[in-house]
Amino acid sequence: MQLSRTEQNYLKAIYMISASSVESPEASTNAIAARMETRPASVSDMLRRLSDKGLLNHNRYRGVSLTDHGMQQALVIVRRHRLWEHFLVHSLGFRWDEIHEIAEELEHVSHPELIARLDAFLGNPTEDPHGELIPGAQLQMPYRHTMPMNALAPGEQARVVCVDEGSDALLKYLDEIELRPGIQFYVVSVAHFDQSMRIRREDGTEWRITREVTNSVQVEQIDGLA
Amino acid sequence: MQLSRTEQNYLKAIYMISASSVESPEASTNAIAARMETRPASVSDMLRRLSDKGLLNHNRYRGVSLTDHGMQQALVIVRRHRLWEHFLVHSLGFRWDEIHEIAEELEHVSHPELIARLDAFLGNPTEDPHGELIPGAQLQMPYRHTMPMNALAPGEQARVVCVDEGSDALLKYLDEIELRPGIQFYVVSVAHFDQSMRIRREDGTEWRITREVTNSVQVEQIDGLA
DNA sequence: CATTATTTTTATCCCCGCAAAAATATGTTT
DNA sequence: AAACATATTTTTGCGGGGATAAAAATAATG
Repeated sequence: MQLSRTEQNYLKAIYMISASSVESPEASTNAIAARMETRPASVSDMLRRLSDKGLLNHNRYRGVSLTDHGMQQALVIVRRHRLWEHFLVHSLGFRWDEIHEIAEELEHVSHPELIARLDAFLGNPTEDPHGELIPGAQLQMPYRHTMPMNALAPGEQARVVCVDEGSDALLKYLDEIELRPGIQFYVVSVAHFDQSMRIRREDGTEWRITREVTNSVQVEQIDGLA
Repeated sequence: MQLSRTEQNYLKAIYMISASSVESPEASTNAIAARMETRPASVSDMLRRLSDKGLLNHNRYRGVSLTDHGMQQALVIVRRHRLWEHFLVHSLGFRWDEIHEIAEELEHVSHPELIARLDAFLGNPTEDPHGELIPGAQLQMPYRHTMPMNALAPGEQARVVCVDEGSDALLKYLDEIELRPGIQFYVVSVAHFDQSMRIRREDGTEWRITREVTNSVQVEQIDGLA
């Protein structure tokens, strides 16, 4: 069964919402509408259709979650999106804040052999330019333990794992302050009044990071020391 | 004014039909319907809309031709299509008979910077894998004098310029007999009853080519000699 | 002029979007 | 617990894009 472009977009949005909240895999109509910049009425209608197709579990008035089949479909799209993002940055030289919109188009080009060859051409990458995992050819998605940067306490050390690709402006800023996946840092202090965070990096530079930024960066804590 | 995917497909089909017949740039409703595998009723409806948008000159019951604006739009799509075909063959290693359908999807991804960078990444190619010219960034399309292979007479020499990408099976066959752009040959004879052509190549090999094939290959004559 | 081929119109359908209204869930107050 | 207020979701009705078959209109041809 071939999915329309719009249906694919819905599945991806639902996947993203489910993946971003650890506790519950349920996505609400309003959350989907907000992410897709459409009206809840349209969402509600589409949820019914996707349920009828066996892609969603739908608790009326509660929310939806992906069925196994829906999850497979969503991961196919995520895989394509992230492979193309890798291509755009590493082959074509785009900055990571320029690629989201383009990849949103490319991800809908559906030819298994194309994606297989693109994957090989890129050297079978495991992460996209934002540090997000790229599902493998069998759509396997390894678990990775991360926490939002804003959950760190003073004195703790951490490494940036991935950053939210939602806002191009934020990505541009992160690039400027060189807060990229792999960067390690030490939390000097956290301001009480606005939760802004002062961090020190290995090269000794210090930055003050606002809450808006720490909300959008996922890190893994480094138990060890320097 | 942003064109829908379907509108883009119509413009490209009309461009292709116009470009393939030297004498008249008019495309008929039936010809468009046949090429796009849709019904004449749908075509007729769309022709009216594209005319309203100033992309076509429409002589009711006679046919359509592209306006300057329509031609620009069509060339943008052709440029994208052929650049992607180049990428699929030279970067991803596809055979030339596998790429048409994929490029039909990729051609609709519309981001000027993407195409500019892809063009540079590929080394600003001037021809696609079938030998067709790729319109430049300013959509310039140089004139090239070619003739169908079936117009050659015995004793004449010619070079293959480009081949019709319409049939994947034909392309596969052309690849097997190594009748690719750039190949030079000599016409040994032409059979009266079916116009099949016997050719000899520089390496001495001889082949009998059916009319169906010579119809789909464009050549340039070599006045000179061997 | 009559026949045939082609094109256009008309009516209808599906996909997917929206606003407005109805239905349901949630939270607060008594 | 019952009643109310608020937030969320769903239903309903509708509109645009694009496809179709059937019918009507027009062009081409003998």
